[in-house]
Amino acid sequence: MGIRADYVTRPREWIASILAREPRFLSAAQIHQGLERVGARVSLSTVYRTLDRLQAKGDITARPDADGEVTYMLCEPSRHHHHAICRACGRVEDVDCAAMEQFAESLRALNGFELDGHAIEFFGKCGACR
Amino acid sequence: MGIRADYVTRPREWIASILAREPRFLSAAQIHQGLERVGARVSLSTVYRTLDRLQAKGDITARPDADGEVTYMLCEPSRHHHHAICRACGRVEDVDCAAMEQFAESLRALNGFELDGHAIEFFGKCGACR
DNA sequence: ACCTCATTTGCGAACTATTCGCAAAAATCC
DNA sequence: GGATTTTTGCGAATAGTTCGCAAATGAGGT
Repeated sequence: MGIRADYVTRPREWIASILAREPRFLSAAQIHQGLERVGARVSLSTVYRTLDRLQAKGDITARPDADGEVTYMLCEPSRHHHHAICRACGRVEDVDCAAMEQFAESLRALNGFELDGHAIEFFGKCGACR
Repeated sequence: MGIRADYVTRPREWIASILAREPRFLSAAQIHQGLERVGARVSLSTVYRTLDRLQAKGDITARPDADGEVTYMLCEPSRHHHHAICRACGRVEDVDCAAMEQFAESLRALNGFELDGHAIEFFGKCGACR
């Protein structure tokens, strides 16, 4: 049955390079615009399909923004960490904080709640934007 | 100019009662279905408008779910707290943890990052679902 | 380089969630 | 109850995302 190959194509390389070049959560539309700006014409459908694929592979993290529009960013899922997001420029900095992990662990017994995951996001202004 | 009154109407009461009865994040569509199930016929438009209004008043919290669909829950914004969300039933329990606040505060100097807010969500199984 | 075949792409249509405009209905106040 | 303002319902419009299918492209063998 379905032998599933994994072709290397221009659109996929282009999309990956857009994602690789900025530490920000980008919407499909923003990525599409970024591609146009570089002269790479790729359909929006392909952008969406490629993002789905990258997410399935675990190469990117998806996150609906405040308005519900889904945004994506390159992000190693293996190393567990959290994000600090600049309210001004959107730059995302990784926060790899052992103490925080430890703290989250200590909440397992919380309210009879069997904790199996958590998400933490910090907001503020990054060094450059202050 | 626009004297802005604030009428008390059936639809608004019904919608509020739907929200009041369950400690879960509900989408506009789910609220609309809940209304139908109770025999209250209210248009989806009104559900959206009422939710916008409640959010503006600060009575409810909005949160896009994993798929980007926006969900709403009654939630006092005054008392700062976080949420523990059951993966099985969606029940939300408030986590009012002073120690966590304190911890978040201690991160203000993080990476030259001027911290002005944060969001924390815990996931797991609530007591009833275990 | 060429052929074959599976995979991927682009396009436009379809879908879903949400918003908007406007006339009819309901709430408030006197 | 009547006048006035707000709210509602409806259907159309919009925005983000998904889907179907024919044409284009990548991979591998010759």
